Amino acid sequence: MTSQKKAQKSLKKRVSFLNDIQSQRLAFFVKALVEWFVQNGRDLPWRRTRDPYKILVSEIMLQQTNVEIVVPIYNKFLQQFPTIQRLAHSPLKEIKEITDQLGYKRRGEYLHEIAKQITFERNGQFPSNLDDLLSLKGIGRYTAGAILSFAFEKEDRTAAIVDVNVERVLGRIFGLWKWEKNVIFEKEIWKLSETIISKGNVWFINQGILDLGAIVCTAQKPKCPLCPMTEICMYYETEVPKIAPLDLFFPLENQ
DNA sequence: AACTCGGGGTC
DNA sequence: GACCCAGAGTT
Repeated sequence: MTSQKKAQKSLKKRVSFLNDIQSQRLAFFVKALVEWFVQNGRDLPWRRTRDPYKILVSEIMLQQTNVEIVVPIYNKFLQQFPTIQRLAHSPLKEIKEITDQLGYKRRGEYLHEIAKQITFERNGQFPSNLDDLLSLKGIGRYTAGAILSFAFEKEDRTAAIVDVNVERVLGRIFGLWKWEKNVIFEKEIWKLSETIISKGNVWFINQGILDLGAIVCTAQKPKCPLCPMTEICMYYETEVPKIAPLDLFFPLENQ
């Protein structure tokens, strides 16, 4: 067995052990997160709607793009294309004129294509399950989960999301930050995200993690003194930036 | 698993 | 200049 494989197996074993003993930490996290979000969450335009079309537009635009940059373009876009039918009937050139400003210029085409498919092939019925959403180009696992949890929560279409914020926030707090960013790490973060949303209000939890990652638990110079999670956070406890062996956090099993 | 897409911000 | 950003598609 290669040393890398060995390390991965060891990681997986310890992570499952970690999951077993973290229920209290998890309960605290959910409660503190929602309380923090209600007080400190940003007032963003796409948080004042549950219209799946508008959520779709926001999530496509937000891919790899800063919130502050998206806001004015999102507003302009919806002013010009207020409904998915209007978008479907508009020329691609007009759409790209707005969306190309954000970079990743395929996104205008994706939005147009999705609008046409939903309008003409699905009779205007917006897809509300994971597989149908994933079948649309430009929508991956994160965006599908975001649309479900932000637009269809009332229909009980809950879904986990994992983006770079979720990876960083959950990874740090629950002690998965940071080993190699490998497949197992990704899988464990998805599992954690699934577990967490099962503990409460999905809309608030998912929005809350995104804001905590953007405002407090930032990639560089996290503002730990402002964080509601310090008493359960592995990253804060150790005060070791970024890399620390897991053995520092947890005793091994049966030892 | 690695590569590509991208403009705009921060430090 | 280097790094980062509500990722996804292609090879």
